[in-house]
Amino acid sequence: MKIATWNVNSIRARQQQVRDWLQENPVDVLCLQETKVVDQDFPRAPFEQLGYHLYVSGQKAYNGVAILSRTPVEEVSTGFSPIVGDTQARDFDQQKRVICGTVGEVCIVNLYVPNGSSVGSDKYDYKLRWLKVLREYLQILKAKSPGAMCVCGDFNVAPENRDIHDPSDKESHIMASPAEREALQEVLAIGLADTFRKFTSEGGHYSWWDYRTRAFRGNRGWRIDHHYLTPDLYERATNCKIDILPRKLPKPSDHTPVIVEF
Amino acid sequence: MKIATWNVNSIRARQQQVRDWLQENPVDVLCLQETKVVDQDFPRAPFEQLGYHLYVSGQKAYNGVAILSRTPVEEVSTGFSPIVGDTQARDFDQQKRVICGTVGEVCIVNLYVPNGSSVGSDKYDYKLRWLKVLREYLQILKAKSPGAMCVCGDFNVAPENRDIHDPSDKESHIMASPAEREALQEVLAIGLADTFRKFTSEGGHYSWWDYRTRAFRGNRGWRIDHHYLTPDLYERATNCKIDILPRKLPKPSDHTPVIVEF
DNA sequence: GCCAGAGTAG
DNA sequence: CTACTCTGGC
Repeated sequence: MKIATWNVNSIRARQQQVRDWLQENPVDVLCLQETKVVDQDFPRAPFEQLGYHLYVSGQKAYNGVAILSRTPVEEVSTGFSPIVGDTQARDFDQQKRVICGTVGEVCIVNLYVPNGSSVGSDKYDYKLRWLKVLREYLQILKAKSPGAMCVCGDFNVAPENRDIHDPSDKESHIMASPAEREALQEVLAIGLADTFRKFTSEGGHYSWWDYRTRAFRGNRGWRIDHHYLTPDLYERATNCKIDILPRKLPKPSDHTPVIVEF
Repeated sequence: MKIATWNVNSIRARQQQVRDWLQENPVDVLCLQETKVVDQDFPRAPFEQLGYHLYVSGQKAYNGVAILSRTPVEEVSTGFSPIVGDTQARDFDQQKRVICGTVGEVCIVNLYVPNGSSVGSDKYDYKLRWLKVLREYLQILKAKSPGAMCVCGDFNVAPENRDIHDPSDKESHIMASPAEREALQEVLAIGLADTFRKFTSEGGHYSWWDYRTRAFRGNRGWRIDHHYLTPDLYERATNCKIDILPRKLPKPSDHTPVIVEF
């Protein structure tokens, strides 16, 4: 089974690129982030024509997640509150950043973690609080679902220094600050492991390059899109690769797909 | 001598198409409307390289007119106020819609008449008042210049029913309402004649097709781009043609060029 | 800086 | 439908 994650930075702007990529890479499941479209306007037909079932949770202009799957997805739910159920979770669900469902015996969670803007900002605080709720959410989901879990998406956190082109002076940089790295580690402590690092130890592998400053040309990137697996699944994983080709196209997303296989 | 008029709907978006067209159609003078660029940012070099002198009067985002000429243009002036000189004219000149100059013994006036939005609107009122000032402007210009006159551009008025694909129910439609047609006729009454109609009497010839509703595909167009000539010049005119080829290109202007020859 | 979307105009 | 500005995210 192949599961890919890709922050497409608008599904309407990237429709053709995502279609082309799926034809070259007929993964079983594709998790999208930053679809930037309300559910009603999501371009479903182009992907249904390629044989995918679609499950979307979007909003106007910002955020938005979607799962595309070759087989129907069971028990689909969107947002934190159907699982966590409190009013805090309901507040967070105003931003469409979470969708999950079960394919076969695997529970797939597709996330778009808040970016956080800059360390110390209100949005940074929101990101840290969001990650706390995420931990709760995943813990409950894990207890509920007996099988394996794949938690993937755009985490907006580079877990280690080897996940950044130039780690110097990045302690106070968003996506690399100690507090968010620790918040991510507390999420993973429920029993999730970084699949990319099962296969690749060295640095220089990234999934996001800033549109500014010709970051892609100089490979000044960040590895912030991840697949986290529960132990059984992690053991069964046979591959985890970043496909940088879509980032080379004209008018690309600033992220590129990451694919796990097990 | 060949004089063309073309509403290009942004010279920056249409630069290559206008260049290509000029190489195929090396007219003596090309009058452009809706250049949509301030004079400082007008792409002069690409047209100078083709051997044209440029005279521009533009603004940010909207309107804007330009004259391109193989030979230098004398006595260039922009707006109503240098000719008409009152405060009302100065108000109208905030929108860049008028440029004129002399080539040989011909006074060429290049106009972008206000669209008027919809009959009865504030913009419609503005259009009617603008046409009144235009009449004054042309009258003074005619008295000043002893020679011939060519008044061309986007008039945003279809003078007769044969200038519209489907004239039914168009009495209350912008560009065909009685008041604007009458206002145009009062302008022409100073002694100007519609050159296209010297050569072609039947309907079905248009210079503008709405981007919406696939109007071009069905030839549901309007003839709103005109060359009006003073009597001598009208007599000497040997041809007046609409070139629909540019409207067939990908990403076209909604207007296509009209060329007069005398 | 380089993208999006929203709004505006035609 | 196509262009523009503006705003805002990253």
